[in-house]
Amino acid sequence: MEKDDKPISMKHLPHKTIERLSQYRRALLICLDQGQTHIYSHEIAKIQHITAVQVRRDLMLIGYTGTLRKGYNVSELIDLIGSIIDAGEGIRVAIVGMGNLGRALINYFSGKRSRLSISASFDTNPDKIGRTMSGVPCYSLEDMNEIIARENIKIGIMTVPAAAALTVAEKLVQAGIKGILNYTPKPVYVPKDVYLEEYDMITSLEKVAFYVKMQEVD
Amino acid sequence: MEKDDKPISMKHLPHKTIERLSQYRRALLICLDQGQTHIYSHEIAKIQHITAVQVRRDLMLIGYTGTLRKGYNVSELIDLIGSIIDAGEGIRVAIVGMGNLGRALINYFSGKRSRLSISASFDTNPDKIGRTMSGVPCYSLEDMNEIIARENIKIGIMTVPAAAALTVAEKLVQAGIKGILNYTPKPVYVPKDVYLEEYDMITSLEKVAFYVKMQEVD
DNA sequence: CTTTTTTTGTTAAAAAATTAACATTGTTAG
DNA sequence: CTAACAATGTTAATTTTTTAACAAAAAAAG
Repeated sequence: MEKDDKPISMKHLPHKTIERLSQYRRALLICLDQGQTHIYSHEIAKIQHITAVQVRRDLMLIGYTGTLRKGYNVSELIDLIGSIIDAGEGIRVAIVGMGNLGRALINYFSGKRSRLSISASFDTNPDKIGRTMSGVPCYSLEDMNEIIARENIKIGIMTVPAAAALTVAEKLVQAGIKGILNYTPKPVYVPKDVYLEEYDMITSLEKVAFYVKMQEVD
Repeated sequence: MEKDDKPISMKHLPHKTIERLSQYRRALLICLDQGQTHIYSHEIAKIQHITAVQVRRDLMLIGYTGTLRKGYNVSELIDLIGSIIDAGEGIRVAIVGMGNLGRALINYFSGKRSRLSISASFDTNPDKIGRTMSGVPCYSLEDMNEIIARENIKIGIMTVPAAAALTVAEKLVQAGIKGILNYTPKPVYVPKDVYLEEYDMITSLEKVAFYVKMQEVD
């Protein structure tokens, strides 16, 4: 009758696999748009600059099984990945800091079909408060507790100046946020029931610079 | 006489160590500004959300040795990290795509003392070409080859729309760039003598969402 | 002066992530 | 019909990364 989809324990999926699943899905959505119905592991691999084995292994972990010699069914796989990494009714996100980076993120997301919706933004600049950017309303930091509760927002993206990082993180936690993505160059502290991800653009650039230098002295 | 600094083989430093060194330095620079002369491994660790052992191990790998019970000399360590991850006379960087993200990056960097300098930006929008943003001149994509050669630019940061990613990457490679940092959600291809680093904000956000969801079903 | 504490530096163990090896099986070619 | 091929799925090995364990030594306490 129904396919016996063995109950995958999402809890034990490697962190790196989670990241890749998100990326696979993005690539697959493009394929789907182009009318491609099936895809081979080595095709996915090439797009992501990884090996085909790794793709197959990741898919094995989520219990997806393709058809021999035809590859994976694009739309099925998209759905399965969604069932794993998406939350049931979607998750609402807020951006704190409507500077260039904040606006860049909103534009990135607007128009993307996704279970993640950016429902609010916050800033201290009175010129921005009360206005709407790409459909996202901007509120005062003062109103954070209220808005986050009202809109049932679970994740906060921090794109404020480094100097404000610590206090903003604290406010987000206080407001009841469950995950923070910190784009500030300043590491912040959160209680351990809040998931924290930090990304620092300068580090990435310095890393590229290092390997460029290495290549030269080779 | 001179300290016998054993020749560290930078080539074999773990990738993750390189990233952390960059972050240590940033934290250390702040300490230095605040007049702090020494720092313990566990202090660095706390800032970076890692363990003290890992800090000590990283420093061991670069051959730095602190003073027992006093910790590490902040400015010495900053210099040593610099001697490892910085290139001698600095490296010049270009940003392609002067949208919100491109401007965010320029602002991030302007005013930072660093051996990395953003020397040029490129865009297709005629309103932006010929102007200067935070001291960085904006050129037409057409002039890329010429400018990159003239300014001796080695690294390109891609902040263009996804649709332009592939062609921009190709142009950068053609122009002789040695490293690319791709902020586009679209993976690109480069020859293997060009170092490529890709970062995708949507993936990061989806990852946070996943772990937030997991925490709830716990 | 001796003991305890605290911190570094390093080796060893464990854990996480990637890659290799290979069995399996439709599909195609002869 | 049979052999060769090309793809998946999975176990095993390898590599990378993190963490633990502990010796050594300066400083502080008694």
